[in-house]
Amino acid sequence: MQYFMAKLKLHNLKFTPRRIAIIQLFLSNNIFTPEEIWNRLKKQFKKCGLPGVYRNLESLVECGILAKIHKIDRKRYYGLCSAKENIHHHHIICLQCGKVDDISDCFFEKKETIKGYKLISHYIQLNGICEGCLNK
Amino acid sequence: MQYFMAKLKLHNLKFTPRRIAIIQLFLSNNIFTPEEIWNRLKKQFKKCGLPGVYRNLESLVECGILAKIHKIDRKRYYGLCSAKENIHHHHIICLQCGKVDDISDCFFEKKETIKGYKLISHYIQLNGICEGCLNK
DNA sequence: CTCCTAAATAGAAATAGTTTCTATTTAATA
DNA sequence: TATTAAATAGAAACTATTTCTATTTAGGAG
Ligand SMILES: [Mn+2]
Ligand SMILES: [Mn+2]
Ligand SMILES: [Zn+2]
Ligand SMILES: [Zn+2]
Repeated sequence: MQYFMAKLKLHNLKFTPRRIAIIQLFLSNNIFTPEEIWNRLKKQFKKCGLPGVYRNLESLVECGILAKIHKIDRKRYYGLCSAKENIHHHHIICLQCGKVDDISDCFFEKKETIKGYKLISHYIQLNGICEGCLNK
Repeated sequence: MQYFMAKLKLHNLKFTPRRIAIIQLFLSNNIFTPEEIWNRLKKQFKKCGLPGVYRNLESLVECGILAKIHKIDRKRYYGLCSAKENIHHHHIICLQCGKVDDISDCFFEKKETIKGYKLISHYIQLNGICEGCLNK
């Protein structure tokens, strides 16, 4: 928790009860939608607004604690990002349990141009079944 | 156009005026949102519904004529997919003019496992500036 | 510890993008 | 030409997300 507190401080973000609770939910290494987070928070806090959850999730992404995860449905997903500081990396998601892991080898990181295009950015996401789920 | 007609036929989809017009818009090699397509179609057809545009764009993806493109905003984007049949590939988009090109080398295509995960699927999208825009 | 202020919050309302529904029309085949 | 599945418009519904306003709170300064 000290680790997260430091990251928040670095970005002038306060260490609030809501944020502590949200981070704790993500410590399971699962991915969640804003609404899923909200449903869980409502059990802990008698007052709890959905817009606040949205804002918090974005704040936590900004300071590198969470990562956005993409799925085919129209919802947003977030997962814990355990990579050190500003290291370029991508994520692999377990389609069964929602576990997230960092993938740090990236073929495109050093590439400057491809097919005549000057490369500006790229998005990669891998989906699979994690070791834990495979051994069940 | 014969080419597209054949692709549609293969999927039991009709070669309608709406679809012809939509394909023609994409022949510029640009990416468009459903609403952008709708705005252009409204100039050609006095009656033209947005739900129909949504349905058509999805149909055209299903039969391999269009590809879904992802951006950070909440909108859907589509672009012409010029790859032959079911060849595994990804896309690179010009951030300036919206041009789309196919990228066929894929590091992950043959990979079976990564970090203990059994790989099921992956999503890659490259963003850059195309040759045309660079030379302006 | 007390005061101060920027940051965080809830709740209501608004918005934007997308989907569903129903009745009508049309493309493609026989 | 007749038939029929597919396509369509338009209205309404829906869902995820954002904006707005007033109130509260975390964390630093004194
Ligand atoms: Mn990460
Ligand atoms: Mn393509
Ligand atoms: Zn990368
Ligand atoms: Zn690939």
